[in-house]
Amino acid sequence: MDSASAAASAPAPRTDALTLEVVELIGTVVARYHDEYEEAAAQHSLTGAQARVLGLLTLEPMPMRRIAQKLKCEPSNVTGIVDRLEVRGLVERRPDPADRRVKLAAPTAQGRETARRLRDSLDFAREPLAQLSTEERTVLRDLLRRMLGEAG
Amino acid sequence: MDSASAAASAPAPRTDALTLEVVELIGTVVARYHDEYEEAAAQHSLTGAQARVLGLLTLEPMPMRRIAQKLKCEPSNVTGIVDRLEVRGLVERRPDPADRRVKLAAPTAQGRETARRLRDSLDFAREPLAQLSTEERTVLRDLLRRMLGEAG
DNA sequence: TATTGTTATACTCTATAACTATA
DNA sequence: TATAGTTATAGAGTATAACAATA
Repeated sequence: MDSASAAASAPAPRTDALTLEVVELIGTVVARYHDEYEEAAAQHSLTGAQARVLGLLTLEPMPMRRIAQKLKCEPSNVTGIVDRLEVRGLVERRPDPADRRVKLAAPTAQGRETARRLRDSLDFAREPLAQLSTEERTVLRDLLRRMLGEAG
Repeated sequence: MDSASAAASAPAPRTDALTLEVVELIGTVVARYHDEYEEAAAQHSLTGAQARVLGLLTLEPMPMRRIAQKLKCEPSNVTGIVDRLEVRGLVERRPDPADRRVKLAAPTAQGRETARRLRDSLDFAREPLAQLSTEERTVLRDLLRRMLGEAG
């Protein structure tokens, strides 16, 4: 069934009670996850955006432009976020040997340590998931994978 | 086992690969949900916060103070958000007959219509969940319920 | 010419503190 | 006196446009 005929004739999936409830539950998960993330960041005197950039750079140093792509924001915003992380000694800008226009942002030792403690303080993994058995977590993983289309 | 001894001796649940993957998948869901919500809001020239308040008031008119509690922000912020919704004719402030200090924020007819179109443009319910059968959605619902501790 | 990062500007969201009008 | 809402202020994130250095 193509999307046009589905929209025209069939009842949309979102209108059934089961789908609506799942969407609402996902909304609750999203809200809780977001709140916990902001709270964990605040405990280290970081904003959510600063924590996200620091976590990103801990995986791999990258050009300012690429950070903006990851954050889905304009490159001009990244300048300020990295500025504030740099002032606090958590991140540094390095020249890119291959292209002198590019600046590579990389975490300092202190930045990596802060990122590590930040990850540890995210209780989201423990609290709600601890209530599920290994088998149930496997089922949940597979359902989420399929929901997200395997690609992630 | 109390939390102190758990932290000191037992391996934390978050360290196993399965839990980490589920957490990462949830993170992906959260990011996608958030992006879609912001995009849908922007299509109606609303910010995320404005869209959330409008959606909230569509369920039930409420005092400014209560909006702040729902948004988990300071009451002073709500003044500005409702101001901007009111200028655009989407929301209005009404006196509370029972307490003259209170102002009840309520959506206008146009506000309700905008909120309705906003809900319809949220594809999150259709796209990812459409890939799951009714049975699978039921399993997902039950797992999310248990994860969130039944209370929601 | 095109691209990278930055600056300048303006708007929104946010918290804090002080103010007003009610209770 | 306590509470509801507002105002004033300052910091942070955001997009847009214009700029310098480099490709």
